[in-house]
Amino acid sequence: MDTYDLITRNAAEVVTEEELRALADAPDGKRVYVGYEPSGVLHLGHLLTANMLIDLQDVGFEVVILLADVHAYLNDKGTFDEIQATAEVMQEQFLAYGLDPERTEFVFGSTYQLDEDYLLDLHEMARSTTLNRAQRAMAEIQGGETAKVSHVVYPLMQALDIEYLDLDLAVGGLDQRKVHMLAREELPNVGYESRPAIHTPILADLTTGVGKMSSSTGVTISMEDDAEALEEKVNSAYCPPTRDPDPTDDGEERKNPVLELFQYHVFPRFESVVVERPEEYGGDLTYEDYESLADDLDSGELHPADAKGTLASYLDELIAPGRERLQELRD
RNA sequence: CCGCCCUUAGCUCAGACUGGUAGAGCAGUCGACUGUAGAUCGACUUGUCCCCCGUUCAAAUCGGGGAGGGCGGACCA
Repeated sequence: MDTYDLITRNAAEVVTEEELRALADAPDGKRVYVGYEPSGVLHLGHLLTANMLIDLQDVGFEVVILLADVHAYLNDKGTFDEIQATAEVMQEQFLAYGLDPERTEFVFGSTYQLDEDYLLDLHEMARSTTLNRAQRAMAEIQGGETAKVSHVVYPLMQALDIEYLDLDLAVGGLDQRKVHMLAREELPNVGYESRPAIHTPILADLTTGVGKMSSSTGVTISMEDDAEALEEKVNSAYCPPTRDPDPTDDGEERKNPVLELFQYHVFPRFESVVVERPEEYGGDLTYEDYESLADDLDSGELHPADAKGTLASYLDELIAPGRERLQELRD
């Protein structure tokens, strides 16, 4: 697989392809980042972008992880001390998950976001950005909450971070799309260059296949789930024996979340996937890539129940190191 | 600073006028059926009714005070 195909294999969107191809042609030393609001326990959403970072790291990019303590503070996630303590725990989990400790730079936002030059740039950007625009950029992140002034400052800071961290590329979930678009438009207005971005998809809700998997509602798989919890959660997942589930009666689009997890979480991290199956159902199956597994589920060759059991055990293997690290930190 | 509206189950809300200690939808849980889940049946669970004080035999409901949230007014006129 060539560099470009590898780093975009799980992308929902690349902005823009031309700009990213240029980076892919000479990736050594290029800097890419994802910013995360500190969270005590990583969930699959975090790991999805982490997978992309691992790929980028493998092809030569320098990976920067922004532990966005100031952003979390603006988003009312606790006291500054609490947020920073949480950020430390988060960093440990990323390392346990598989990011190279030698080549991953963790940066606390507060180490530069409170500097005078940053703040003056922020204010300059505030002058050139309309309230409407900033609010729309924040809508996905903010959820149903009433907009506060902090909420419109937040995306402006994300835009500036891309400059101040000296990045060549931004990665984020599709929920970050409007923020990145705002950054691309506003950075030039304050004298900086805009950068390309890659967005991961937002995976579907596990139990319904509709909408997005959310940590606030529904079932979320996280770093602290043990094998038993994973089995339970995966087993309760919506999984019709098809790649393209029918829409709901209300016409909402539906995905097969079990397949999504194979595609975005399992295959990127394993060379091959072995489905252990009793002789009665045809014996073991081995897959080298996602497509063949999805085809088999679609054709009926692979039964959803077998797919689920397999998925749970691979997820367990992915999560185990982080889970153990979390446990150590809590002792 | 002034005015109006809102606060009841995890969520969206009804109930308040005409006091009798609470309901619906959705969600959730459990069975049945499927070698998974869903769908479909069948059963079930859920509450400091925002807080305090008062009136009353009795307050989610009436009166007073307070908290949180939302919206509007102000100048131009």
